[in-house]
Amino acid sequence: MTTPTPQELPRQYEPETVEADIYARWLATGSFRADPASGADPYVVMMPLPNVTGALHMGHAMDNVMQDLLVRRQRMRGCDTLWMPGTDHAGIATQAVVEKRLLELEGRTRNDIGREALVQRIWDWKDQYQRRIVTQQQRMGCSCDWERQRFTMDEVCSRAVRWTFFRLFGDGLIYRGLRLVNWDCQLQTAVADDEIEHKVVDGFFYHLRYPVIDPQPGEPTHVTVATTRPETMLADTAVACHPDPEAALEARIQEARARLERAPGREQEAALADLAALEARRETHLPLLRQLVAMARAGRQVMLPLMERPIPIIADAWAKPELGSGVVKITPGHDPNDYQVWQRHQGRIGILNILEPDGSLSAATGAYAGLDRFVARERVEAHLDARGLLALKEARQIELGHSDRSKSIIEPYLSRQWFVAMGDRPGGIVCGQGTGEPFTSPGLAQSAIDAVAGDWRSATGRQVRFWPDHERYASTYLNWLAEKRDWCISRQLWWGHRIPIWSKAVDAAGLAAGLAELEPHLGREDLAARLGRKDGESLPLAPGVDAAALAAFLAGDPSGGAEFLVCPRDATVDAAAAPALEALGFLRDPDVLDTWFSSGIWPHSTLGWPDPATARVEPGQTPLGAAAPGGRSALDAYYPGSCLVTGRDIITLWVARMVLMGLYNLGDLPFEDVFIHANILDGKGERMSKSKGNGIDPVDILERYGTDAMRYVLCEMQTGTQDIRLPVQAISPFNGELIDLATARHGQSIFTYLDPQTGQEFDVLGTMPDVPAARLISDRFIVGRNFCNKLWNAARFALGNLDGAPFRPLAVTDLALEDRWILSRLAATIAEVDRQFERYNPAAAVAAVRDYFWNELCDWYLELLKPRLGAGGADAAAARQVLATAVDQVLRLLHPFVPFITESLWGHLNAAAPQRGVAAPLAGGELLIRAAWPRAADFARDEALEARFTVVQEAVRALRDLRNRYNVPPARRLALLARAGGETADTFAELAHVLRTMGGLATLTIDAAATRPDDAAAALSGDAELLLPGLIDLAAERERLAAQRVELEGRAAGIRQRLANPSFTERARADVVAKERERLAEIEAQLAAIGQG
RNA sequence: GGGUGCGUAGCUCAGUUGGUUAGAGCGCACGGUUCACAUCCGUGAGGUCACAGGUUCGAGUCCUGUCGCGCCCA
Repeated sequence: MTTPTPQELPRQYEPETVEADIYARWLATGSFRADPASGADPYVVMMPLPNVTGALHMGHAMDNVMQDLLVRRQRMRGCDTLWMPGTDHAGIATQAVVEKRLLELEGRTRNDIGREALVQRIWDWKDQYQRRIVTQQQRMGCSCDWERQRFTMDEVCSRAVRWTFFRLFGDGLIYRGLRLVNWDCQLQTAVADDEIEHKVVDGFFYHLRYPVIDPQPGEPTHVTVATTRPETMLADTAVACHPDPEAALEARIQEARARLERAPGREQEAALADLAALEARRETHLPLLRQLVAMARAGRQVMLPLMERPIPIIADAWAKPELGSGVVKITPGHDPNDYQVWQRHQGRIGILNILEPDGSLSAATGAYAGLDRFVARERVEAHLDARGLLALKEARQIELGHSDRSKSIIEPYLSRQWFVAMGDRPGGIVCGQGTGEPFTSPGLAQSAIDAVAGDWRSATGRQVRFWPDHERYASTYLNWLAEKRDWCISRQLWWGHRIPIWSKAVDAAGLAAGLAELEPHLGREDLAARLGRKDGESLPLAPGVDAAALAAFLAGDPSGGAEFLVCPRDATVDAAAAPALEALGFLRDPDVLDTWFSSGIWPHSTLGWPDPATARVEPGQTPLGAAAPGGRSALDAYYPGSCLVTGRDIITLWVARMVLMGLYNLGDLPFEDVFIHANILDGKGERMSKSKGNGIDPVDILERYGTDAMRYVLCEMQTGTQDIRLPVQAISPFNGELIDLATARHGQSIFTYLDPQTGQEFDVLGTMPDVPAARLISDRFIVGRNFCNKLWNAARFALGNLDGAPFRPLAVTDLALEDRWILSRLAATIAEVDRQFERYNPAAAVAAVRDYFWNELCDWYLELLKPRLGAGGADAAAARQVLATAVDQVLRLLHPFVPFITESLWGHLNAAAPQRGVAAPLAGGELLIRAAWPRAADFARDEALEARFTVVQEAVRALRDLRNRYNVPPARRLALLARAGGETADTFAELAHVLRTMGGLATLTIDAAATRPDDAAAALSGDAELLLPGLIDLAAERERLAAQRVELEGRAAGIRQRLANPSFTERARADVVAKERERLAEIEAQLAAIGQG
C-alpha cells in the first residue's frame, strides 16, 4: 500500500477506495486471530450463528456490528480476543426453502428425488449462502477469526452433537414418548410452538348432537357439543361436563358483575348483556348440566354417531358451563386441551389418532379412510346433517395455527417423538461430568434458572447477567424456564443431525431372548442401551441385568409395549455396530434433531469439545488442540466465554439452552454477559425480514454510504431497550429517485409497489419475472457518511500541518491554555466512553467521541490552532504535538465504531507524525486494530479550566448571535466592551485570545464599571454584559432587552416563590436549596446589568 | 386471555438515584465559499413530555386508571 502525502488525499472520504485494501491487510497480518499462547486475558464472543436459509439483513448487521464493536475494543485493550464465526443449518427452514424451489422450478417433491439427492441439494444451497453471508460480514468489517469458522453440521460440531446426545441418553434424560405435537401436514414434520403463526380466519362452529344411550325418563335424549373441526368427532373418546357446574357458573357471574362495575360508559351496555346472558343460564342450562353430572357419576354413555361407538360422559373442569351447551366433546388425539383431559382420566377414556402424516384420515375412521381432512369435514357434516344430528352451523372467526414455513394449517397430532427431560429428576442430574468440578442440579431447566437467579455461582465464580436491562430480560428467561417443559427434539426432516438411536420393539414375552441377543453389546462405555417404555420411562441395560426387574418395569406401564434403544457414542462406533444391530432387527431412527440442539452447544462444540486434540478441522483452519505439549487447547483457553450479543426474541429458545447445555456438558457458563440489542424495524414499525420484503441488504447500504457510515449510524441507534425504526426507501429502477416504502402504494402483490412519479410497478424481493427489481436502502445513513467525511477532512487538515512533528516531553508550562483544555476534555471523553461501553450503551459512547471530536476539537481547538501554527516557534511545535496526540486518541476511540476510515488515517498519521504524546510518548503501532486503547489517566483533567472555557464559549456564542442579529459581515472585526468584574473579568482576560479569535474582535476592553453607550448592541453572558458600540438601532435594542428582562424576571419570580415556601427550604436537600439561591443571585445580577442600561 | 415494553420537537431517538429554562441528529428558517470539510460553518425557531387522577416542597421521571402501538407466551 502506498501512502499518499496529506496534500494528495482526496477532499472527500472515498470508502470504496480503502475498505477492501484495509480488510485484506488485517487478514494478511492475522489481526483477527485468537492465540491461546499469548497469555493475555481472553475475551470470547460466540457469534449468534446466522442460518443458511438466506442472506443477512440490517437486523443481522446490527447484531454483527455490536459484536465487532465489543471485540475490537477488547482487542485494543490487550485481550486475546476470539470472535467465533459460523452458520447454522436451520433444519426445517432450509429444507423448506429448497423444497419450495424444487417444486416451483422442477415441479418435483422431495419424495420424487429421494433423501440423498435432496440432502445434496441442501448442501449446495448451504455452500452458496454461507459464502454470501461471510462476504456480507467481511464487508461490514467483522473481525472474526475466520480460520476457526464452524458450521453446525461440520465434523467438529457433529461429533459434539452426538456426544451430547449420548450423554443425555445415558443419563436417562432423553426419552421417546407419545405426545401431541404441532404437525405440519405439508412438510410432514412436527414443528415447535415458536414455528407457528396464529392467524384469525373465517370458519364455522358446528353444533353436533350425540344420542344418549338408553335415556331414562326425564333424561335428555341427546347432548350437544360444538367444534370447529367436525371431522375430529371420529376420534372422540368422551363427552364432558363440569363436575360442579353451579359453582363454576356462579363464579363467572361474579366476575361479570365486577367487570360491569368497572366498565366505562360505552362498554356498560355490553357488560350488562354479558351478565344477563350468564344469569339466564341458571334456568336454561344448569338443570341439564346437573343431570349430566349425575349421569357421568353413574357411568352413562352416549353413542358417537357415524362411528357408532359408545363413549362415556365424564366430569371435568375443562367443560365450561358458561359456554355453548356446557358440554364438550373430548378428542385427546387431536386437541391439546382434550389431551390434558385424557391425562387426568387415564384408564377411563381412550385416545385415538385418526390422521395420517399427510393429513388424510386413517383406517381407524372406516368409511372416511384416505380422505383429506378437509374433504372428510364436508362428508361428516353432510352425514350428520342427513341424520338430523347437525344442530347448527354458525359462521365465526376462529384462530388457527399456521406453519411458519409451509403456511399450511397446523394439526395437533399424536405421534412418538424424542424429548429431553427438562424438569427436576429424582436424585438430580450431574453437570460437568469428567471436568474436575462436577456438581449436582435438580434438573436441566433448574440449572439454567440458578445461573441467573439467586446466589448460585459456577466453580469459577460466574453467573449470567443481561444487559442493558437485567431485570426485564431475566424475567423473560426465568418465566419460560420455570415451566420446565420437556423439549421435543425430533423433527421428521431429512436435513439435520440424524437421531443416533437404533431401536427394536420388545414385549414381555420376548424380553429374555432379546436381552440375550443384546448381551454382547452391553457394558461398553461407547454404546448406551436402555429399555424404553411407551410412557417415556426407561432403564439402563448392563451385562447381567436382572430380567425380573425389567419385566416388572415393563408391567408398570399399562399401555404395554416397549423397545430396546441403543445409542452409539459417535459415528465410528455407529458404523461398526450397524451390521450387528441390523442383523438383530434394529432400525435406525429416521428423524433428525431440532436445530436448537446443535446451536445450544455452539459455545463449546466449536472449540472442539469433547476432545479438542482430536477435533478434525478443515484444511487451512487453526487446530483446536494445544499447539505444544502442556499448552492450552481452544476449549481450555476460550471456555467459559465472555459475552453473548443477540436480540431478545431468542432469549428463551437459544440463550437458555446454551446455558443449560454448557452447564451440563462442561459445568460452567458459556458467557457471563448477555447483551440484548434492539431489533430493526421498518418505517411502519414492522420487524425487518427478508420474507416480508422490507429487509435491507447491508451491502446495498455500505456500497452507497460506506461501511463506516453504516456502522456509525447503527451504533448511534443502539441506545437502550428501544427498537429502532428505520424508514426504508426503494431506489426507483426507473429514475433512481428514492421512494419511501412506508407511504408508497402497493402494486399487484405485497412485494411490489408503484413508483409515485412514474406510476410504474417495481418489486422489492427481486423474484418477479416481469417486474423490475428495486434495491432497498435507508437515507438514515447519510448522517454516518457526513461524519466520516468530517473526520477525513479534520485529519487531512491535521496531517497537512504536522510536518513530521517530532516528540519531546512537554510540561504543563509548555502548553497554551487551549492545549490544556483540549487534553482535559480528552481525559473526560475517554472516561465517558469507557463508562458507556461498560453499560453496553454504544449510542452514548459514540456520542461522547463525536461531541469531543466535532464540537470541541474541530469547532474550537482547530480554529484556535490556525493562528498559532502560522506563527511558528516553540508554541507552534507544542500545538502540533497536542494536535497529533488528540487526533491519535480520537482515531483509537473511534476505531471500534468506524474501523476502516480510522485504520486508513492511522497509516497517514504514522507517516506525518511517527511519535505522538504530550508528557510521555504513546505506544504506537503499525496497525490501529492492535494499537492500545486510550487511558484517561494519560491526560490531566482540569475541571476549573474547563469551567472557565465554558464561560468564554458562552460569550463567543452571544457575540455571534449579535453579529447575526445585526447582519455584521463575518470579515468585519468588532470592538468589544465587556462590562465584567471579579472572576468573569479574570477569565475574559486570561482567555482574551479565544474571545478575539473566535468572536472576530478587533479590540477587547474589560471594565467592571463601564456604562453602556447609547449606540451599543448589548447581550448578556453569565454575569457579564457584552457591548458592541456603533452597531444599532436603539429602538430594536430596547425592545430586545425589555423582552429579556421579562423572561429573567419570570424566572426570578419562580425561584423566589420556591424559596419562600418553607416546606421547600426545610424539606429539600440543602445543596438543592443552596443551588436555587445561587441561581437567583445570578439572575438578579443579570437584571441589574440590564436595568443599568 | 396472561406477561412485558413503548407513547417526549415535523421525523428518528436521548433524558442516570424525582431537583436549573426538557436535549441530540435530521428536517425547517436566516446568514455565510477566510485556502480541512457546502457531505461544511454560524445563528435561530420549534415540545401542555399520549390522556386523567394520585404521591411529593417539587413529576417527563414514582403509583393507579384510560386510550393507542408493539413484542413474547397461551
